[in-house]
Amino acid sequence: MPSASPRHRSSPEHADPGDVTLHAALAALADPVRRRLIRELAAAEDWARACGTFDLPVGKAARSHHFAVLRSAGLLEQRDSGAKRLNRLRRPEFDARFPGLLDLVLAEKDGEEDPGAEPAPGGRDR
Amino acid sequence: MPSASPRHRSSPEHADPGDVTLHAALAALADPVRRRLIRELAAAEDWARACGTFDLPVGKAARSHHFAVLRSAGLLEQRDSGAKRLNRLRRPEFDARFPGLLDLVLAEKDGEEDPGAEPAPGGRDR
DNA sequence: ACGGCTGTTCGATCTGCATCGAACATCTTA
DNA sequence: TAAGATGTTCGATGCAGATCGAACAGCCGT
Repeated sequence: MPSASPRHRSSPEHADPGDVTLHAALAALADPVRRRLIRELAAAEDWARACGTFDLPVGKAARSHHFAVLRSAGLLEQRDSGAKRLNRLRRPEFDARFPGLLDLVLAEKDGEEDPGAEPAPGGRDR
Repeated sequence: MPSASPRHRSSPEHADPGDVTLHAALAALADPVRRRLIRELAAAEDWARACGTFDLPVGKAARSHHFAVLRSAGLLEQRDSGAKRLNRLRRPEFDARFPGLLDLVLAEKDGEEDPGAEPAPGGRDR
C-alpha cells in the first residue's frame, strides 16, 4: 500500500505563518526563482505538485534550498507522500499575515522577474 | 539668497514609479535599513527631512547608496535645496503600482527588522 | 533484492551588495 | 574668502546567499 504517512524522512519543519517576520517574507520573495515557483504552485491545486515537477532554471540542490526558504517564510506547506514531497501554497494564512503581498507576486508576469535577465557569460547560471 | 533651484549638483535621477519592476521594489524593501528609513520618512511631512537627518546605523556613504536604491525603486523623490537634499515619500504613486506593499512596511514595528539582530562581533557594523 | 526515482545535505565556489574611509563637490555662514 | 556642513563617488573589504556536483537516504517498482 502507498504509505500515507512516512515518518522516516524527517518531516519538514514548518514556520507558523503568524510568527513570520516581514523581513523573512520579503527576503524570500526577493528571489526570482522563488517567485516563479510560487506562481507555478498557485496555478495548481493543493497537494498536486511534487518538488521535482516545477520548471525552474536550477539544479535540485538549489531547488531544495528554495523550498526550505519558502517553508520557513510561511509561504508553503509540504507533505510527504511516498518518495515525493507534495506542496501546497499557504494562501489564506499568508494573506492574513501580509495582506496584498502574495497578490503582487501572483500578478507578476512570467519572464518579468528581471534581475539583469541576461544569461551573464561568466555568471553562475544554468 | 537661498537658491531655490541649484542645478550644479547633478539633480537625482528618478524612476517612473509606473515602470518599476516588482523585483526592484522587493529587493529595495528587503533591506532593514531601508525599511527603517522609509518608516521614518513616512512619519514626517513631505520635503521636511534632509538625508542626513535620519537615524540610521550606517555611515553617510551607505546612506547615500540606500537613497539611490529607494529612488530607483520609485519609493521616494528628492529635491535639492541649498546644500541639503530633501525627501518625500512617493506614497500615492507607489501604492498605485504595488497596492498594500508600502502599508506592510509602515506597519512593521521599529526594532523588528530582524536579520540576526545581534551586533555580530567581527561583522561590518556600526 | 536490486536499481531507479525523489529529495536532502555537504563542501566548495562565485557573485552581489552593504559597508567603510577618504577624497571631492557644492552650498552656506562667518 | 575661509571654514563648515551636506551629499556623492571611488576603491577596497567582508559576508550572505545562490548555485553546483557528489554523496547519501527513503520509497517504489520489477
